[in-house]
Amino acid sequence: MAAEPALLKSPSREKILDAAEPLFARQGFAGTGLAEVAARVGLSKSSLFHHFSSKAQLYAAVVARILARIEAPVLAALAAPGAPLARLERAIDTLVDVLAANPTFARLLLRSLFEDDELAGDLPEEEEANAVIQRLVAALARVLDEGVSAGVLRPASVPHTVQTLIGATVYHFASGEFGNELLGAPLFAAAEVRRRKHELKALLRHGLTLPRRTG
Amino acid sequence: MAAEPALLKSPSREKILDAAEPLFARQGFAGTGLAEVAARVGLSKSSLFHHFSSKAQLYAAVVARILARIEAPVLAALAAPGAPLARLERAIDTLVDVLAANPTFARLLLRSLFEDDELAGDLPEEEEANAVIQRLVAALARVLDEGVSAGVLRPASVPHTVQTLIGATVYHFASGEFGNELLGAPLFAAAEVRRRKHELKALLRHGLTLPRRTG
DNA sequence: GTCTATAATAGGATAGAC
DNA sequence: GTCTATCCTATTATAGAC
Repeated sequence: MAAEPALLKSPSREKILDAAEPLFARQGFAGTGLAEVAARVGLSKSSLFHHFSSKAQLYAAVVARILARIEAPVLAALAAPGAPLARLERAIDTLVDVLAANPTFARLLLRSLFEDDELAGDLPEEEEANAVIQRLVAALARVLDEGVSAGVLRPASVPHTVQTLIGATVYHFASGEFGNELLGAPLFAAAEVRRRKHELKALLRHGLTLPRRTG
Repeated sequence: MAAEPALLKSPSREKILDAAEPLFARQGFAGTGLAEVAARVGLSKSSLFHHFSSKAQLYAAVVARILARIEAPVLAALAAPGAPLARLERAIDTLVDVLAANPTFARLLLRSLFEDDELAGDLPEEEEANAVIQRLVAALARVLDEGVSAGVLRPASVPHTVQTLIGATVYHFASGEFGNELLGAPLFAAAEVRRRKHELKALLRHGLTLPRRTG
């Protein structure tokens, strides 16, 4: 079912992206030198320019590839049959699974929000990334709206709810050493990932207060 | 009531911090050059080294100053008399107010979580910043624990709840252009700040689902 | 498609005059 | 406490051989 990707792929291109991804995630755009990337791939610095016209384009390609890997499963979870709340919770499970399985993703996504100053914004990879984000937000907003219409969700502000969900998922897995120390266990440990999903869904269902007794 | 600060203050020092803060917030540690900082203060690059022994120390001092400005009001809100939920909500209001009044704060705090790789971690400013964070987290955890003990809060994981609260506040105000476009209004506009507080407290109280009817 | 060599610049940091 | 001048390194990117 996977169609042809919009942006060209080649084996060396992918290897460069693989090498650059963790570096950009840890050190950011400005903090990562192309020499370090080249050394990891086992190429010379100059060879990188044969595959990417600039450092900015390489960075944008890394971000675009991450978003492409997030879009499909999350959109599928949101589009699956079921009640709005169930679809929302499945989408959260899915997103958490993807972020937990790829420790570079959350950090790079969060960084890319901050570092859009340093990028021109007119590269095709950037435009594709923005399109993915728009589709994800739109699909999420649709499910939230549907839940409100169906009378199962509070009429909360959809944009603010989206922000809270991003913070609760992306920020969490991007929080690095701080998060590890806070939890007293690695953020990406299986048990903590399970707990994150559980806590997040419980918060969405019940809030932080104890359920009111009906009797 | 304000005691002597632990780290020396001088007029020029503060001016340099004022100039560096928005630059580090927008462009990060690696992305900000000392020449740019110096130009903003109206000093030469070399003069900066008379006040800070390195770029890393300047950065750490900026972060430490921000945390010092957050600690007092938030701790006061958490320590004020009242029920745990009320104190928690007042602390959230206070934190949101501080972040909203200082647009550089959220971004720099989030960045500082990512960029602790680039910092040695042994500067006095870094240790002071870590101590502030520890005190804030501990005070927040105490209120949450108290609420659970009193039977008014669900027995949710305290560390995960702390993470969610940070994401919902700090990430939100750090989200920049993405957040602006999502909300359809500036993140820092008074109306959106008010709404953020309201949405966040409603989520904590009720979750995302509609309140169950008691009749 | 990869390499060496090089350009051209900007980076943080130091020395020493005033 | 601020300056000019300088050092050394790293940076992105290009030119051109193979």
